[in-house]
Amino acid sequence: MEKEKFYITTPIYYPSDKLHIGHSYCTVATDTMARYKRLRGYDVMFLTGTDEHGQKLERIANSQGMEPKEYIDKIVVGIKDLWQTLNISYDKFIRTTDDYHVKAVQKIFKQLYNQGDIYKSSYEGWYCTPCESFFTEHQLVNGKCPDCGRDVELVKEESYFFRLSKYQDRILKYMEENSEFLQPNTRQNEMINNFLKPGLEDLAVSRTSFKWGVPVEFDPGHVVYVWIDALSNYITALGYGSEDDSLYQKFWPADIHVVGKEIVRFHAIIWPAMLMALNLPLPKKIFGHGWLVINGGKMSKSVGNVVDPNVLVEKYGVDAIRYFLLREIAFGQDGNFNNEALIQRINADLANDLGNLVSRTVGMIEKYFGGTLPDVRSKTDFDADLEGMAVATAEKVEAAMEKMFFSDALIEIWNLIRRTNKYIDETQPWILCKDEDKKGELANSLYHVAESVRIISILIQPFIPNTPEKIWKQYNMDKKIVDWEMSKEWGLLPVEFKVEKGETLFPRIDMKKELAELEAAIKASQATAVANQGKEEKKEDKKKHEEPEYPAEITIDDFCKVQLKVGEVIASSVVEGSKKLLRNVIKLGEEERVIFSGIKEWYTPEEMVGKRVVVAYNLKPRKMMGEMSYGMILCADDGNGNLSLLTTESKDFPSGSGIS
RNA sequence: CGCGGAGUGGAGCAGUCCGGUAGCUCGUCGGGCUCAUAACCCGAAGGUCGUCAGUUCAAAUCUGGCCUCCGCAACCA
Repeated sequence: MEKEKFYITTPIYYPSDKLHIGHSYCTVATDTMARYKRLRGYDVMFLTGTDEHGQKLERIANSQGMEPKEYIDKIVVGIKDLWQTLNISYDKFIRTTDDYHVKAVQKIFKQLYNQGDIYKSSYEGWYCTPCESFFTEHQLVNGKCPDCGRDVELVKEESYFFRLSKYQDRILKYMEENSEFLQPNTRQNEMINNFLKPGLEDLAVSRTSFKWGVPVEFDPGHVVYVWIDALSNYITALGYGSEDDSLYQKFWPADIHVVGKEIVRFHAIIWPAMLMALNLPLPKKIFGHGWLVINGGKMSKSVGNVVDPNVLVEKYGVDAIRYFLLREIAFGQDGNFNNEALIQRINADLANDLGNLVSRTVGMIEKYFGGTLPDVRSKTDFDADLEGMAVATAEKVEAAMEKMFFSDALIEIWNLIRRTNKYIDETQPWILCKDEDKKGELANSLYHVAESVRIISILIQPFIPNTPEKIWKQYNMDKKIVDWEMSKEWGLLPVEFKVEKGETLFPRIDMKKELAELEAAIKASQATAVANQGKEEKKEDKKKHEEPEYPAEITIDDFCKVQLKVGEVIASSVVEGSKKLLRNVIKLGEEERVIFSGIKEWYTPEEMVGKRVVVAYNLKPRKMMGEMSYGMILCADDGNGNLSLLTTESKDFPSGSGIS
């Protein structure tokens, strides 16, 4: 019997810069689905790639004195490396600069033109000459260029237009009749209410203002603008419009396009319209996922909170990162990304629950039976419950996966993991082992745990693909008993099997230590971001390979170069004309110094007096508000600009005391 | 009234479509256990489900008003 096919895609990413954790999130989720479907026996095609045209790339490359392709090639190498690091099992990687894609796009464009779905016209827009960019009235900020703030002028640009309006009724009807087409459902309402019902405008699909794109064959001044170029990747990657379109015949229509919520509109409206015009079937489902937000705010380069997945993987391992992304955030909604939650998940779920379960089980089998269970078994009262739950988990996982609820799927698996830990407590092997008559129960208990671990190891494969292998190795499990379907059957582990202690699956992480390191790293990258603002682009590429994310480690000697002392505030006053500063007189032993500090917002001068604060003693004096400041008062900084003084707890320590 | 998302025990979330005992993880407190990665297991405390009104025998869930927070220029999934 021929295998059923499954075609799933990520968006093609824009390689203007390194990809961050948000792209990784989307791709990991898609990968998990692809892996899951493969395990379920589907013939899977998993496509990802890069969208490599457009003015922006042209400009970035030029600013670095490179040809666009030359610049992009380097970025793409980094992207492919990242996918390898994250264990992304894509079957095909399309670049819109690939030959076959360019040809197919030209063909599509021409066909649409010939049949009248594309026509030539012109549009008016506001043009910013220095930026060489068009903006709509709406995009302008106070009537000025949103990029540079300069004046703009009204100009006409010749362009080809796609008759999007022609298809709006059909799309609307399609969406209303196929409530599963766009997920989650709220997005569907958004599309209908915001775009389809008010009416669609025809879409400009070519540009004359830049050259870096697919040329319109029959009109040399024009290049194909993003829509037709980028969206059609989903079919050109399969060979649509080429001599060999067998993959297209086999895999189209796509089963799922996974996209970010910001590009849902393109995929749910423009793409279907294009397909309708080409008389091709529509994708079965579009899933618009949410964003990763950092501590409640958007990830942003200027804030310096862009999270680099490479750093995280290096620190904690791929599976830990994959697990966190899939478990912590309900797919489809925005979710919070922060270091504390990440470490929390790693420790609680991976190290304590799963890792420890695997290791304690192996440990006991080795300790009590030298690594192999004897062929004597007697049942316990707790067996049936565990067995029942274990073989029922796969179905629950399957139900969640059908809805792309990765988080729910993992919850189900972890319920089984916890149940298994509980079973150990219930059967108490460490007591059974003391009684020779209970050997049968003991062996039975450990077999149950191991068998449950086998089932767990099968179910976690799509999510954290490296870990199952490690478990199988420790339990010497044959590949023949770890098929997906085998997770629904109890007792497949051979009566006598051998275990061998292996590496610790997920080492526990020291939260405090780790957070401190990460904070430091973030600070460093913020500093870099600020320092580089304006002219950072050139350096970016070199830096990538030098891993500048963490400050160099320092020795204790380096640390001692900073002399810290306890100082007592003996006087404090506001500084005329300054928003932030307080002028403090600090007593440091025999010495008194004037030190300015930007804490007016949080402390009054009255509050300051009498406090014993931490002073950076040997800091180079600096002029502030017309007077020299000799040192710095240390404060805690929550990252949102709030400050809190560091003070000594004990009043017995005299001012001038050293700090180490 | 630009668009959209969110407001549920200390934290993060689920539940809201299809009204009917408010659930999970972490944290806290108490207990158990000792095979294990200071782990695991059990128990407890803690919530007027943003707010006001309405529908209903019954509302976190449905309807309407209001309040607060977050996204919607650049990086950008």
